[in-house]
Amino acid sequence: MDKPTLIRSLLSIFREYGYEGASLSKISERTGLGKASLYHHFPNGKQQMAQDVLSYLEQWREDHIFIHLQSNTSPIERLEALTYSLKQVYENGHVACILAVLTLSEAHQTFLPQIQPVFTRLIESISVVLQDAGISEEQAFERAQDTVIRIQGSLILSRALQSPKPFLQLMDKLPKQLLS
Amino acid sequence: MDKPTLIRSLLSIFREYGYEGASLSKISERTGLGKASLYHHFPNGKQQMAQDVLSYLEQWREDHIFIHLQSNTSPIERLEALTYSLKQVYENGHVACILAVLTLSEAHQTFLPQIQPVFTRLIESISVVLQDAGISEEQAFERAQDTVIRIQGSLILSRALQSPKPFLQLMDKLPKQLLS
DNA sequence: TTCAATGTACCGAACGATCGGTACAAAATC
DNA sequence: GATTTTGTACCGATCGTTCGGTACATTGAA
Repeated sequence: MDKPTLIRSLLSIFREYGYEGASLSKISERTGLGKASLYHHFPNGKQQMAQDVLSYLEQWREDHIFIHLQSNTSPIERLEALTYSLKQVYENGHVACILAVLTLSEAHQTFLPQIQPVFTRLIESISVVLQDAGISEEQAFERAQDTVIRIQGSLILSRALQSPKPFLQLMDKLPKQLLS
Repeated sequence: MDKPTLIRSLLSIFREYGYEGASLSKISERTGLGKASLYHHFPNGKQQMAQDVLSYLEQWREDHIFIHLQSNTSPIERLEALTYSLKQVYENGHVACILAVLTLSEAHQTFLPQIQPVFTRLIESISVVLQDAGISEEQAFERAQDTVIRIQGSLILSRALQSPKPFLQLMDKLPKQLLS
């Protein structure tokens, strides 16, 4: 199994079971790799698995989110590209966000240095798009932060209600609502 | 230690460490009760501890949230009572929401029957307030759901950024924004 | 062209520690 | 004296981790 595939498996497992809930036995079972093999790929164990997942997603966002948010297209197009990509990562609202999962885990202090910049950068990047659309800096920041908040919240609610609707409805209305 | 105090301790522990992360040793240490004592109070173990915490909060919401949401005061007063109580439970944004914690835990299926109605009832109850303020049923439901989403999301963000600001800012602007 | 040397991927078995949970008698409370 | 509450000692199971080692493909020297 190649590394990206392995890491995507880990991502899926952590999202489903949480960090503490994802035992090495379960990871071994789900990936098809023995525990010892897992330690070959991740010498620092479970913690490194989660960190490598975060690093992988960092690159993914670069290629699928920020590249569109910072493109030369119109603000509405950039925001629609954002919601399109978000629907992709979060599998139309059927899976949890690994950032939220790790943030609420026992070991969250370990991961905050990697998680914190994700949120601040995303907020900043959305804020720029909104300012490009003529919205004041103050207003733009507030709406951008609110957007990140609503993405996270809708995923929680979708998971709790066992329905992707809250997330999907948000994705649908977000672009237009942000520019109004 | 009386039951309510004990349960509030458990609430605090689960919020801080997550469900899987809150080991019995840690619970024993933090509550000052031995394992035998814990099993005396909660014969079904850890699962019952979480469920009893949820039940306790059910009553708490009845006394501190729904009683105000369903009062005879003006819509704005009812919404401000809501944000006041939310700031209280979530300690001004410094703690996580146990509902989110359990929803993202490995054992979430166990708790969904208790968690699901919390969200639906809260949405429904806020929706009624908004309708009382002259907002259409459709609009009211959407805004009420959005409110629950934003509460959850702001708590995640506050935890990730290690700052209560996102939550507190939301609480401040929520009542007026909902009625505009 | 051979063949030893190296590197990569993987595995079964076991490690000490901790997990959630229990039995039971002492102690505290009523 | 009866009952609730607790401390001590313990259980089997599982935790994350490590050990010793195999299979195999790549490389480098003879």
